[in-house]
Amino acid sequence: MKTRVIEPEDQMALIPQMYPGLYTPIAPQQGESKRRRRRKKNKGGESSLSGAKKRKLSQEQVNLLELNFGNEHKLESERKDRLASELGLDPRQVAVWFQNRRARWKNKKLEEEYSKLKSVHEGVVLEKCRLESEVLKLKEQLCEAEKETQRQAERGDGVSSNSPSSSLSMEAIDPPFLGELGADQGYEDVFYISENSYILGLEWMNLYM
DNA sequence: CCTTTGCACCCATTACATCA
DNA sequence: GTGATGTAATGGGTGCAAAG
Repeated sequence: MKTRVIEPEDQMALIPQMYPGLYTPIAPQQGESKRRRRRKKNKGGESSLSGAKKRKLSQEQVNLLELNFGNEHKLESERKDRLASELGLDPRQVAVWFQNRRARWKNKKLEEEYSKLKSVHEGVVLEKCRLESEVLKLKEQLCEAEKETQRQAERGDGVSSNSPSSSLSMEAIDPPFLGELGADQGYEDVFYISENSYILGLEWMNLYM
């Protein structure tokens, strides 16, 4: 019979395949819920595992199983049989232990991934706030600059009042305005948006304002 | 080509043990 | 005694490869 052997380095790459539900959660549809048949209580009855009511594994058994799991999460039948005889367990028990252990491992990974994503998200939200206040500050600076230009034009001190730039408004500002406004804090890279995508960029920002 | 068969696996769930 | 939690075990479903 065949045994599926999966190299350790392939394991992470195979996770979506190994755990399809993890990446494509299947939500049971209303009404057509594929409920599984309930198992009847087996009070002292026969067990499929040789009838013995042997449950908790000893610490020693668990240690060896953990050791093996650490080396390789999958279990080829040869290794399963060897482990089983080493531990004095049914091979089926070893397989079940590995199955449950993989499930626990997967849950742990999910939790880790969740908290990682959560902290990344928190960082992004923080950065968004910072950028928003930066935008406000720059808008105020722009306003002041416009007022100053206006004042100078009214005094008639050499600046042509017909200059297109004198009618500069908040809406019509040239895209790469940050560099012009003394944004020497190094935000240019963060903020630079090409002319073509400028409007889209603003719309995107408005989504979060 | 198919269909069937056997196996390993995942998943959801149950059953039971242990502990606060 | 009891509810919460952890884990061993079960049953159904699926994919895959070999055999018929």
